[in-house]
Amino acid sequence: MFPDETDKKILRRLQQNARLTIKEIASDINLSVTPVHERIRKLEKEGYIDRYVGLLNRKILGKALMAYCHVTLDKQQKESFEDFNNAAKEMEEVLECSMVSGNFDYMLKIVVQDGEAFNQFYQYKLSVLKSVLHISTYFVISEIKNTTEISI
Amino acid sequence: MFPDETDKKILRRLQQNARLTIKEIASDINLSVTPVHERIRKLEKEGYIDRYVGLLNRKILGKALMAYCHVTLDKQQKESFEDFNNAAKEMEEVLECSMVSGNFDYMLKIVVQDGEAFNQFYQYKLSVLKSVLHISTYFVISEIKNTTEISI
DNA sequence: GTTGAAACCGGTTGTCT
DNA sequence: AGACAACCGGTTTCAAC
Repeated sequence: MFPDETDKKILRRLQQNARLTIKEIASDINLSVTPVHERIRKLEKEGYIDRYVGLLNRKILGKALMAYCHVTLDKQQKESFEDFNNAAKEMEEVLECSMVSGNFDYMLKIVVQDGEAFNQFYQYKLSVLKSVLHISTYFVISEIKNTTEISI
Repeated sequence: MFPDETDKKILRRLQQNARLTIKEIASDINLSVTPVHERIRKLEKEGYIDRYVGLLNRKILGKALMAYCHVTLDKQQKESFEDFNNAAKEMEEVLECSMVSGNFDYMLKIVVQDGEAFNQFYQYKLSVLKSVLHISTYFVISEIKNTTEISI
């Protein structure tokens, strides 16, 4: 089966730290560089590794406010969904947008500079979308955990 | 001011793709490798770049179910918060955990294999925490957008 | 901030087991 | 599939401008 346990060990390390050298990973898992190199290439090619990114410190870069928004659309129809999906993808303030089950339609994660910036986003970008009926906002007071690591 | 516009250009590229070579970034922004190298070192040292990670494709790795949970604690006291924070940090299923303002206390993002795995997590790990009074769950039906890029 | 050079090291490939 | 060795290219540091 692919990926096997060795592949998983490699994936676990790369999702913690994308700057590990093949050498380091190889010695970690008691292999030489060649098979580790081949496995990583294959894992990338097959799409197990999506991409490598740098994670920035949003707070010292002046993006101190994070919030979650629940969005309800005016009607549950294909056109409304498509409109909203396209709009969400385009908005730089929206880091995550998911359609969810329950008593509202979308869960959004928003990152902006401060309350004033949120207000601008809310009033002039989000609430003006014609497919949007209702929005509830939950401001993040304290970020306890934020990881991209999935357990494999 | 630090970071200046050149630093920001570098940060924008690195948060899109951590595997860009210094050469590529340098030619992108019309600089030679030396200053770009120095700037990246400084940005890392000063904490503007938190870390570099590989992002995995959770779906083909068998982690198909994502959900958001609203958690309300039994009482808004320091001890309950600390208990819950520590527990959340330890749970591999919890990718994000934030204390929020509003009519519940925490917003959690959960990633697991499937409904059965969620049930196990919910029944035996989350709901059993003694500080937890109430949980509402919203299953992700469709992931429209999920990025780690902040706009700078 | 630029250029150029040099040392070093990791990535990459081919060959052998 | 993994080990070994050789080559290539990027990183890192330095000097001089």
